[in-house]
Amino acid sequence: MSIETARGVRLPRGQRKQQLLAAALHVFVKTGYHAASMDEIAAQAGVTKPVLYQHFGSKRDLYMAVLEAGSEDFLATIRQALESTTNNEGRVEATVAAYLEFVNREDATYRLLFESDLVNSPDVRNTVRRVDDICAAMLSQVIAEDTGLSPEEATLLAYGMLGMAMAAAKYFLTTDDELTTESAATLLGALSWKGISGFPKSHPPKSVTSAESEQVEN
Amino acid sequence: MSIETARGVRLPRGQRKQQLLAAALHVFVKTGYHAASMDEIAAQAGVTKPVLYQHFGSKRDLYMAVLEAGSEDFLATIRQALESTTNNEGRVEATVAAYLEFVNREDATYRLLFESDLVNSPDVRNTVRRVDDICAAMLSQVIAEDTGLSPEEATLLAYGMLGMAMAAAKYFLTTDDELTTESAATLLGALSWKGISGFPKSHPPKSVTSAESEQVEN
DNA sequence: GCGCTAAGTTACTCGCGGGTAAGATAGTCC
DNA sequence: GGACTATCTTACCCGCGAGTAACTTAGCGC
Repeated sequence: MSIETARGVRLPRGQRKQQLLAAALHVFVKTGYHAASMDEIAAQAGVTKPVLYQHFGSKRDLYMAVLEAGSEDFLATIRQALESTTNNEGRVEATVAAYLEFVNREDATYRLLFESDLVNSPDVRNTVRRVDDICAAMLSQVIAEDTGLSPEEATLLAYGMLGMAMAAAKYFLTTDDELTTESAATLLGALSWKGISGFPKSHPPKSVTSAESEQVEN
Repeated sequence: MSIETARGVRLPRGQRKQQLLAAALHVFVKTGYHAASMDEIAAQAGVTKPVLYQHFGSKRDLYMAVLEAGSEDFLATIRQALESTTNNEGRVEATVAAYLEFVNREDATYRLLFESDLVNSPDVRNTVRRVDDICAAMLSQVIAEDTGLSPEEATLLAYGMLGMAMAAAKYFLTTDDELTTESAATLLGALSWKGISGFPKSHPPKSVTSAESEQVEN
């Protein structure tokens, strides 16, 4: 979806709406909800403010629409990861990789879910919470299978693991050491699966770094 | 620090400042930065707006002061956890427990660090980031010791683990199943240390839970 | 008690930005 | 090519809340 149209070009309703959503995503992600103005979003789409109001009732409505779309996007990514294999260890690693990938996406949609500055709105909280709940439910299934823990316990661990993936992904984004995405995913997958004690304390300080292709374990 | 003084009572400068900080913390935590008004904060302290401006140059300054104080608070909690033992496995569990404790605190200061709606301000980002960095640096030390991983790798895992602790703590706060704080900390500590595969798949659905024995599912 | 200063109040200004009324024009159908 | 409608623009309103100027009073020193 292109984000700007040449000034003066008219679009059919449905198409314009999609484009406005894209423009809104761009601006909300860049500035956050509060710093973003409706004028700016409209301008980003090459259009003026009232057009926005012909498609969305209010700034909040617009934000919610963008957020909702982002949520579906994200859920699809995670679902895909979990379904990518029937091996539970593989599922865990794939989920971690999915977070890294999602957070790395050009459009930075992740900011809506993980860094929204509208967390205090019940609507937003609920939506984000719902996404978390769905992911946690899927993952806790996997965990329960492998650990034999009770549902409550498995759920807690699931939330924890998702938080781990998110935090690591965000960190990974802001840093620029020589770790590749793949090795990071492998590493975090291993942490989840085998824990800290699962890493053999054997290498010299500079160990498995990814500059050249080496495998992470042993 | 009491949050409100009887109307009409005058306080010496330093004392008033501390009280204003407490009032601001209360309001910012309750509503977030944007929804909070200077009037409301002043009222919370039993005082009027200009008084606020005699102590803090702007709303942002006030917020930063509150955030800074919260950061120190949090760092102290984590430091204490890491110093509570010389055993690395114990350190990890203590850190997790510290998160749970901090997030459970009555004053909800954690919201400033983990749910700020001012993340888009560079000042705030830097402060929060700095806190994360310090924690991660401390923890990565522990991890590197035990795993022999490179500093970069250990740091990534440290961020991941802190994210895990944070997410789990937040989840724990919003849910009300019969898991106790202690068992949650143990569980998450075990996850970190031994990973998912470290849990013996042996119990019936109801395993380590701490409350009295009742059947959870029909 | 007198007056000086620090502490606090009342009562404003003012810009920003969400939201809207009313008018303009592109495109289409006949 | 005339008229009808959906699309888009110009030009406004108006409330909210950050920030401030000017005034008041408590309380201490003497």
